Amino acid sequence: MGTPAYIAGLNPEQRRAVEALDGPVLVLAGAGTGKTRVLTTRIGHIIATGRAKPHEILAVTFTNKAAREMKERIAALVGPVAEGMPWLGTFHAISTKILRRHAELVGLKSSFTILDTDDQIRLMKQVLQAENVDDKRWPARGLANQIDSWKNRGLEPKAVPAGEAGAFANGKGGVLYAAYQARLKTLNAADFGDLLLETLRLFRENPDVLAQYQNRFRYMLVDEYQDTNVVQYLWLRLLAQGRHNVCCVGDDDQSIYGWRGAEVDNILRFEHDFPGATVVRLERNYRSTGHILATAAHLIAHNDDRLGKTLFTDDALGEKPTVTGVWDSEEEARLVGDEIESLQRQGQSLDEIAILVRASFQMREFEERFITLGLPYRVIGGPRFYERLEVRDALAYLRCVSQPADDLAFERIFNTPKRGLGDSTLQTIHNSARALEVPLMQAARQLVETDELKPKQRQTIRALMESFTRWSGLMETTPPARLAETVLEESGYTDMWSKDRTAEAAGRLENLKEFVRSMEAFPDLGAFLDHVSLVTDTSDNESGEHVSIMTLHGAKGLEFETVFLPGWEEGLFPHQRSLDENGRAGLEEERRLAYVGITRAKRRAKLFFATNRRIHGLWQSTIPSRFVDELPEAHVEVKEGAQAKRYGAYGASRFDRPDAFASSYTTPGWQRAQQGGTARAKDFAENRGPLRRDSRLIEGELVASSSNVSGFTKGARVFHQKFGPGTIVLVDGNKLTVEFDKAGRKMVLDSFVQAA
DNA sequence: GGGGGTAAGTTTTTT
DNA sequence: ACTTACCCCC
Repeated sequence: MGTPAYIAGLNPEQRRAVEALDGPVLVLAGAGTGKTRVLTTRIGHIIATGRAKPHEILAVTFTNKAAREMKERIAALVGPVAEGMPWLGTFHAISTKILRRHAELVGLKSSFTILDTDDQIRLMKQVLQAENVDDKRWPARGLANQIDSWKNRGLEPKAVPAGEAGAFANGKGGVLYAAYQARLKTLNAADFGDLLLETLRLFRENPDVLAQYQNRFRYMLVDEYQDTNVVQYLWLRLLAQGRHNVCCVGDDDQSIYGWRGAEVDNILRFEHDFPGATVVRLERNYRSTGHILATAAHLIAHNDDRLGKTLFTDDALGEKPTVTGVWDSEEEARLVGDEIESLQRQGQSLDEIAILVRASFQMREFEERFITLGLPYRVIGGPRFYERLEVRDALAYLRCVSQPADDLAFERIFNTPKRGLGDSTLQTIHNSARALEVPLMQAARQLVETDELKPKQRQTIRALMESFTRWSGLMETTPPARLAETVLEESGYTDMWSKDRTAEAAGRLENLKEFVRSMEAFPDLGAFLDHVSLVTDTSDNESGEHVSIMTLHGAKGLEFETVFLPGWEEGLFPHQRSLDENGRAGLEEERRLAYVGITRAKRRAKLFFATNRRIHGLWQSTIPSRFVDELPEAHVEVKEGAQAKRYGAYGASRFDRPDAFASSYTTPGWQRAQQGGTARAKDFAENRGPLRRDSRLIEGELVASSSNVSGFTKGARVFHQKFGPGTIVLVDGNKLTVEFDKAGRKMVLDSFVQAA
């Protein structure tokens, strides 16, 4: 028996990652090194060698899209056996499956509802009201976020550190968290965080259940391990204590979800957490040409907290990434549009072109420009289908039908469409429900038998309740799509939009039709509702070549021939908030985001920064991102937009000067490198790891030359065209921080101001 | 219950 | 600048 064909095509490292089946394995897979291939081949290998049956393999991904893709690729590899992989899915989907089987052990019924963010906040508002907390001063959203982050960290109410629990609403944070959890249980509901946290609790409190899953999962695989949070880690570790065959694949340099609880530490600590782990590094890049790879590698080398990989390629050097300074975001969009048209003329497919932005507000300008040009584009990851108002209303109706205890859903639709029921009626039902300790709908049924409600309302509610009884009765016999149609028709919901003459109404009706259509594939209502809660991706398999516009976050895992990276300006990228809230860690995450952006490009990466950008409606003068300074001169080509040239005096001009790239020890970039060094030494002193200073000795960067060092000094009075008079509070090379008399503190290039 | 006025909050996003 | 949520009054 020779080497199976699926292995023969792998490089030695990939092969090692596939064949190291026993014990824990960490695969550090750099961008474009064949990560998914390794994962799928490994699963195929496990199945092909008979090490485990498909249903004995646990494979976890972060997105449904990744799960689907993996399923397809495994099927291509080992054939339809792979369809029997019931445990390939997202953390949340797998947890839901487990939780439904053992719901009663955590105080839920197996039919529990999954609440989304919106439901969470509405529920939280009720909790705050019940606990007499002023939700003006202590917004529900804030506490909901806080609870989310506690859940991400695996903390049940009783485990939250007192200091943190006390920080909200004068010390009531912990009480409110507990009250919120209690409300979830009475509603027979779980929020996203619960899906994981309650599964963890299930495992911890029921060793027999845990053992059952530990035995079942002979092999475990985790994709994007750098994005796991604490609960996910704990969840995984419990399961892995069974057979120890856990393989995690990830790239610390692509960890960009710290803001929602991901712990880069999980991947940095893997060898410690899973003793005896085999570590495989995949460093051979198959995606990008040389200059692009060198640029990305050079940039990411500025980060301290990384395991350190050196990507290499045998590919040609190819085109250098370009950096273009433009006057404002309008020119940026125009230039990008022009370049795309020119690429198109050269025969490049629009499908191979993407614009990756830091924040979604940047998208609009490109959309407008592309509409003008008649250039087909698609915004990826816009507002989600299931988050639309009309779809959420329709869902609420179905939730009431399938789950009569779903108070949140009932409140949403009880007067939609308008049927003459208001706050006072709802209040009466609420009071009654609380007194009887039953769900709202049940209370309503009992209320209509009394005189507590005014006759008109009583009649309306009676009719509504009779409808729900009828609809629920249909559940057994009617396919979900047909049932939904009936409910939306008979409730008058469809009618409401037909009568509506506003511009959106037609689209909403269209969405409702699409909604009903999407139900056709589901055997029963419950299955559909689960799907909706857990799956948020929009069907983007529409035809027609198009440019993709998306956020950098949305681009992870994708690749394009040409990638446009606009908006490389301080404050936007790195984002100010990231710096303010998370300091150096925040900066490093932003830098990883930049790295992700550049490494999406196969042949062309085109960066832009504008001198002026409108943010929240106000024009702000901006300075180039420090990440621009951190690019390697030898691998990058600097260009300039026409308008920026014309307005050269206004600032984007530092690249005009012949010596603009002369290295200098007084440049901002160099100074920052020095500061980085200091931070390193401190880490070393605290024994936080090996000193890797040498990797940080970074030369030949795109920093401004010494001739650009400002002639201004701290304390000097200056005048700015836009912001008026002000006083310099900080000088950093040619960048000045000025406290303007009227406009407040801003950072500007020295060429923008004159001595006053 | 609906309409109009005001105030606040606007990074990234999955599940 | 713009949206969205909430409040108050009709």
